[in-house]
Amino acid sequence: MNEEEKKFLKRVGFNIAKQRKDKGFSQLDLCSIIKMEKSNLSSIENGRQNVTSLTLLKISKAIGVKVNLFFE
Amino acid sequence: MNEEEKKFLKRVGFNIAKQRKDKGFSQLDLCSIIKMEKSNLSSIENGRQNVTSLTLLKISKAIGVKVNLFFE
DNA sequence: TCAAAGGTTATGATATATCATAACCTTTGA
DNA sequence: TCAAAGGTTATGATATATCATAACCTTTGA
Repeated sequence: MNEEEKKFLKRVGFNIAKQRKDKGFSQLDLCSIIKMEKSNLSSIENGRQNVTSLTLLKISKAIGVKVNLFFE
Repeated sequence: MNEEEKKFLKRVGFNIAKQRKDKGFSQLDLCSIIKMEKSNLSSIENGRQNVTSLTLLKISKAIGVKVNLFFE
């Protein structure tokens, strides 16, 4: 994974965390709604993991934002 | 995978194919640029595969569009 | 027409996302 | 302060994205 890709995943993770907090959800809240491991969500929000489309869909539905916002 | 998720992947795949064609790339062109198997790209464009963020980044860079467009 | 380019489907291998669990660190509110 | 809530990191298991290859189907332009 090159630097640009690392940056990209960090940005996506940051955006997910921002939207989640703005909507008033803790990681634990969100994980229990979408049945995801909290270790996993942490990795995604910190840009350590290459999150898949379906996981983005689940998160976006749970917190009520468009998937688009994760790629701003 | 539920129906909504299937629909979502089909939409993402359709959008990728549309942007690719609009920009004048064949599947083979795009695959050779990003070093992806054509079987793979076909699966993604047909919504049979849960494409990852990094693959979306690679595609978007190669054809010169924003990742956002794949989630419209 | 039909050959070439483009795309699909199948199969087995490999890499990695996610699960499951646990220990630990950090933040926050009383 | 400090206990509880929230978040991070590590490890091994499982599911699946992607690779590699091949055969085949579809579209298109001469």
